Amino acid sequence: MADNLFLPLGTSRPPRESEREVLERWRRDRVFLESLERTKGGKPFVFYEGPPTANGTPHHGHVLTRVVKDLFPRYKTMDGFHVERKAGWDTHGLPVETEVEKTIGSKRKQDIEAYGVSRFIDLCKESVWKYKKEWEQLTERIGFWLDLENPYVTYSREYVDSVWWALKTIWEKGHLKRGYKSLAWCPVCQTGLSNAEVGLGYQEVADPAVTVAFKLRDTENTFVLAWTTTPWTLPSNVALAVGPAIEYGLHEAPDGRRYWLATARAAAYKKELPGEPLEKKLVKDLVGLRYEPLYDFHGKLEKRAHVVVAGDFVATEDGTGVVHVAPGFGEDDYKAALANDLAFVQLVSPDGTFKEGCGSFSGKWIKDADPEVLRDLKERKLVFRHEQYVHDYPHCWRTGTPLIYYAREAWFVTTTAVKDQLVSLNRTIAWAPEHIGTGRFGQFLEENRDWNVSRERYWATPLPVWTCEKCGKHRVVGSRKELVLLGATLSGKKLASADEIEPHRPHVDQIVLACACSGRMVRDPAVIDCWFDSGSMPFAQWGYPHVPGSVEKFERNFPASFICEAIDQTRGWFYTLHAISTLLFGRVAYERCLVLGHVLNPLTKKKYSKRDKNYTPTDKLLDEHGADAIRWFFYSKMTPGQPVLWKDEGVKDARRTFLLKILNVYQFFQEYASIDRFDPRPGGTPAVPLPERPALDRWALSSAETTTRKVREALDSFDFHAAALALEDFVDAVSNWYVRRSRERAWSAASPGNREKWAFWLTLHSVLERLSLLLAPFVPFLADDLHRALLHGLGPGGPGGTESPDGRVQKSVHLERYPKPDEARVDRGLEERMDLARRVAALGKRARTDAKLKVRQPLRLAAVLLSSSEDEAKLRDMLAVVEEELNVKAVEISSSFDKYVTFDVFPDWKSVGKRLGKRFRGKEGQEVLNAALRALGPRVVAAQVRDGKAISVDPKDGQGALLLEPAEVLVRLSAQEGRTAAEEHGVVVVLDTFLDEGLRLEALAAEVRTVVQQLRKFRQLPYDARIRLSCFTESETLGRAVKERGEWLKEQTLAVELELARSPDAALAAGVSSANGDPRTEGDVTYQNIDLAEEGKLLVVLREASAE
RNA sequence: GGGUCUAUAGCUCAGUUGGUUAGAGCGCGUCCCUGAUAAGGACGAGGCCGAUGGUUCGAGUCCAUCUAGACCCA
Repeated sequence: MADNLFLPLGTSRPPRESEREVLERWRRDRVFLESLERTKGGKPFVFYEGPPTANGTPHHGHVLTRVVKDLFPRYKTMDGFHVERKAGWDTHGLPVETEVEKTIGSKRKQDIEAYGVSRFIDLCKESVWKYKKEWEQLTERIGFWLDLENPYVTYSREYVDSVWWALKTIWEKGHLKRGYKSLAWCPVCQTGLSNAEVGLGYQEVADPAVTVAFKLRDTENTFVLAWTTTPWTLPSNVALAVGPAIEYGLHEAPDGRRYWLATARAAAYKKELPGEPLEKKLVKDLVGLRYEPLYDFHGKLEKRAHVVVAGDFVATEDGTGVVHVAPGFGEDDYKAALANDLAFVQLVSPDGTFKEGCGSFSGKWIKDADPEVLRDLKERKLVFRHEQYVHDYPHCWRTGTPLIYYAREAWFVTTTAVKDQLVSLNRTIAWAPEHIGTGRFGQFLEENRDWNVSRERYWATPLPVWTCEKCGKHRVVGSRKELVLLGATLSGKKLASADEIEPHRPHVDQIVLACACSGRMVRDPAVIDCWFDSGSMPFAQWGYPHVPGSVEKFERNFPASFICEAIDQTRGWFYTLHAISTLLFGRVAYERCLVLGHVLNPLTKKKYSKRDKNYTPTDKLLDEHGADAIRWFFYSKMTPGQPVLWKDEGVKDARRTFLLKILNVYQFFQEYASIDRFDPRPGGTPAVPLPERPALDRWALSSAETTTRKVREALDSFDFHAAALALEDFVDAVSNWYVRRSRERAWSAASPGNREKWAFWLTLHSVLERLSLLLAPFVPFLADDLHRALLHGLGPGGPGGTESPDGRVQKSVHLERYPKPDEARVDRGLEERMDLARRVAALGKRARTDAKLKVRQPLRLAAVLLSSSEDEAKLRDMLAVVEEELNVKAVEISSSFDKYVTFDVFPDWKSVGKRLGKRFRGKEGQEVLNAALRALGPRVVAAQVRDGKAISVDPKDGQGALLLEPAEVLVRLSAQEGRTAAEEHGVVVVLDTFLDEGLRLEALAAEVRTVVQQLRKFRQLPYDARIRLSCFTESETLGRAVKERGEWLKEQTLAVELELARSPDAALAAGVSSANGDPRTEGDVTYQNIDLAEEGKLLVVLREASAE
């Protein structure tokens, strides 16, 4: 028989060490690859990895997403699915540029141009790999199995080709359009700023606030008042907007001029317009009125202009309730122009100066032009009021320049055209939590706007649009190869192969195509929104459709069965995947989306983010806690979609209360089962068939099956939290009930006939094996260790491995099959009975505490009173368990100890309410029936309920008596005042506290046993070492206890000899005379002289039996 | 300003289709156990279930409004 059938697993080793060993095993045995190999024939379960950018270090939040992303692929793999997990890197975009700009000291686009776009691009390309190692390390150490060897990289040529193909396809479907986009624009940098950047630069400034009078055309002497803080936009005005639900009044000024403004704003202009309005009008009467333009620099306009329109963005918080509309600048303005088919006028250049042809304003910086515009309008008596307006206004965070809102030409994907399809496809996606799909995401789709996919930047996928300088025709190119086929030239030289093309700026900017009109086609300098890249990954990760084999790969891996990211991706990746997939394929990109909340910093209660660099590096976190503890912390503490506070304490708890508990149970098994040379193999130690095992074992096995079912059900509905809670319950039951209740068996004699002992080891072994399998996707390191420790020592022919594909033990738990519940082993009734027994035991202990009777003192009787006969039947089978747990000689189910118990009876409103609720309204009404029932005498009613008789009650409310069915009455028992009974939810436990001499002696003997055990431990004896004992006491009672319980004591302490000596010296027999208090060892003798339970002193002397 | 979510014990969170006495873990206190022992167990204190109004015989649970927080968007 092998010595090490079961490998020891230390509980005190830092987890990073044991986890490193597991990682090494995985690497050595290529376990991940093998798990993929072995499931090749299985049904695919498609997972998409949302690509991170590796230009910043990962933080707590990335740990969370990686941990949850890993769980389901592992589970599905063990369930026989084939789960490819291709890593990906998001490499493009402004954040990358911004990081590089910091290193080269660039503050604006001109700086980049001066530095050299080509060099800049090279730096970007490098920068995205800056923290690749950190990300890969995190991925590996947290146990996230991901194919890092073959990742997709969004800047790769193949990837760009795919993105180009996508955009070209969208163009061919007519969904790529040119239009204007109003941006927060820095005239110095000549670039648009993201919202985040805008948020960085608010400053308080004083701007002119001017109320301008616009003269109506067809009415004498009548004006419309509009308010603006940007006078420089006035020359570009094309309309005035009024609000649809706003009332307007016509006021006459003292000078006889008449002005329209919102009645809600009239009070603000009391000074100039003191009187009541001459007339009031609603919007529909104003819309369509024409007015005279302030300026005519724009020349003749093709479209409508200088007309009153309606716009729902008009408010009456300030100004006049009329908004000056300049579509060349503001977002609302541009929308109003689109909606009303207005002309587009933009008399300012991107550098913030007036264009040529604007009279004296030409070439002027807009802010310098403000006073001149005002002076000019004032001279023409068109300024109604001029004030200073102090407000927070966004400034460029790099240059400090005030930002302007400025409409730029841009490319749009017209997602609004497929809105209905976006919405209806979304309804087929299974969201967790559900409300994201209908709420945050669904709402976003409902309010869908066209997607501006162009960016006037450098480091991103170049926009594959070439435009003819002569005829203005656009051509969208679908790949590098297509450029070659189209006869593209670079510096006048014809391109011969796609390999010559580096699909990034500035290289592609040099590529020229010939137009059919004989003109020269040059590339639109814009690049593509990097979100379009990541949203293209379902096909672009394979280089679809250009790379050979990519079509098959894509078709096999589309759509995703499952994706998972944090909630901020709702309008990011979740949206772009959905939009692109809908546009290209008319299908969803993912069937199920698990949305995680953010990890919040416990101090600030704000989410960790890359920008806030104050977080602990993830490798430090992993060193400190270990991956399993962090994983379990998230699974057990996080609800999907909800934020979770990171707590170091919480992670430590996860380790202590869950992982260490499991290891402790295993350690217990390992130590004692090894002593017994337990061997579960055929021909090993005696096997006990399941039906012959004690109820406790059958209960443990049944619970294992029930837990398996719960965990599977939870995982199948992607509810990792519920799965984790079920596992916590199970581990608690195994550790704090099953093992504890079985300890006596564990150290009973290991004789072949001791079937209870062998049944225990067999059961515990298989329960632990099952646990290792259930835990594998959750805490892959501990599960792997546990599985290995339990089974690998048994050799390939060993038992276990029941879940294995080939019936043999696998080299890693992750190559096993995920267990399916074996309903044949489930004994629902037994589980219910055990639940009840546990509750009764807890109550009995409470009664003991109240009576100050420690558990070591055996008692004669515990009586249990239950309020239902079903419960009585249940408990009847569990009396032995309760007896042992409570250390009582007998447990009696009784219904006749009235002196301990009082009854109370209630109508069961859950059933009665539906029938009689209307008759007994409100709390008072219910109380009427409660009182009437109680008045019959709780004891009588309880007896009737017990006998199944209906109860006649007269509530005396004038509506006569009524009958309550027994099922409609609840009987509640409570313990009467007293120290020996305890009650909870209708269960009462009463203890007989009378102690006869036998019971007292037993308790004393138990004390002696404890002393001996402590001595054994003090001497650090092996668990199975035999000893010889010698005792001396002057107490007659103690002496009797030792004598009468001698055999029991010897058995309990593994003593081959127990002598009650006549004198201390005789007991010691080594000449040691003074022995007091603490244990001591002298030579081969260990002894202690101790006060025992107020009975006097006892000297216990221990020698090793083998020492002779 | 709009949207989504959240609010239950000192802390972190459960709470099934509305039903009588709202639970767990941690922390705190008391005690037990002492061959899983640098573990383990029991008990206790601690709650107007964010506020107000409504629906209902009955609301932690459903509805409305409000307050506070998180996140997304403007």
